[in-house]
Amino acid sequence: MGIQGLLRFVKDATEDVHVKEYANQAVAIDTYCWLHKGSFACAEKLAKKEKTDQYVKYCMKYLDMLELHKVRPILVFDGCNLPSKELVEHQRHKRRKENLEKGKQFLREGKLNAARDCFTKCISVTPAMALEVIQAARKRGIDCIVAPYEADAQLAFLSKKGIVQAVITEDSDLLCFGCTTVIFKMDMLGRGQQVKMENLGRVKNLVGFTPDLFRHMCILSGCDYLPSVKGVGLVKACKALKLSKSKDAYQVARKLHQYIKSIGPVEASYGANFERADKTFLYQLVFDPRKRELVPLNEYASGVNPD
DNA sequence: ATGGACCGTTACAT
DNA sequence: TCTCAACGGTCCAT
Ligand SMILES: [Mn+2]
Repeated sequence: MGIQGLLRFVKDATEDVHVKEYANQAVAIDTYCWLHKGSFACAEKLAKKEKTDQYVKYCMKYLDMLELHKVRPILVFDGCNLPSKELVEHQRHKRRKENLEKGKQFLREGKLNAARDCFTKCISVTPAMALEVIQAARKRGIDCIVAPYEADAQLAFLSKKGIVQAVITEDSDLLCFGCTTVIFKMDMLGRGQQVKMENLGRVKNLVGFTPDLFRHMCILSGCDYLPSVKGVGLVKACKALKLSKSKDAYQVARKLHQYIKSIGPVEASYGANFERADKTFLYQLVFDPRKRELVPLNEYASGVNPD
């Protein structure tokens, strides 16, 4: 789900970019985005479980383009899923299953277009598909990293440590994770839209916001790890934090109604859940390719128990 | 008028 | 065995 409306919210900090600006530098790829887009080209074959390498070719086309511009990519993949979005996952699983059955029925009735329409709605990218892309990429000498958990955190680690100069994705969460530079909507020609953390102040409402404050705003507005309090989105979350003036964010969350007129007192568990969500953004485990070991995305603050 | 919730559509590429 | 998220529209509450 990402952060609802975040890209629109940071529009004034967004600029057109061409990936050739990263010539002779490294960028990290949220490869799932390519895999997912590439899967539409062969949705029918995937639904029928026919063998196809069209999604691999689609990813290779992107790699060709980056190579042409002398950009060095590091492909990042998801590992284990965090058990935090079960409800949404269940709904998606159901939707895919229904569309697969409907598609097969249309096929039996000879309604080819209707069938194809259903098949595009039951696309599921499997670890096996990711593995094929990994093997094809490694064959051409391109580095791949399978994150221990979410690719998001892994991409942010590479960005924050300066191992890459930009992250290429479609997911606004990457800003919340603290990436220094993110490129969204990059097409096959290498054109995309760039958001730099250091430019967030170009958004009127975000003048003076630190990455920590920005992350807290995102969490209050609703994120994958914690739904928002009913009636609270980015704008109200932003105003609340401005009003609270650098007070401890965890206390602000617990007493959110003091900062947002239109809501009542939050549920008793909200404060602790906010804290847990924040720590998931801060301390999720990632792979450090230099030390070759698992480390938290950020070093634990002194005196903080990350549980 | 504004912000937020919710819904359906888009993607690929012939 | 089984990973999406952004966008644009409408409707509703404030
Ligand atoms: Mn995400």
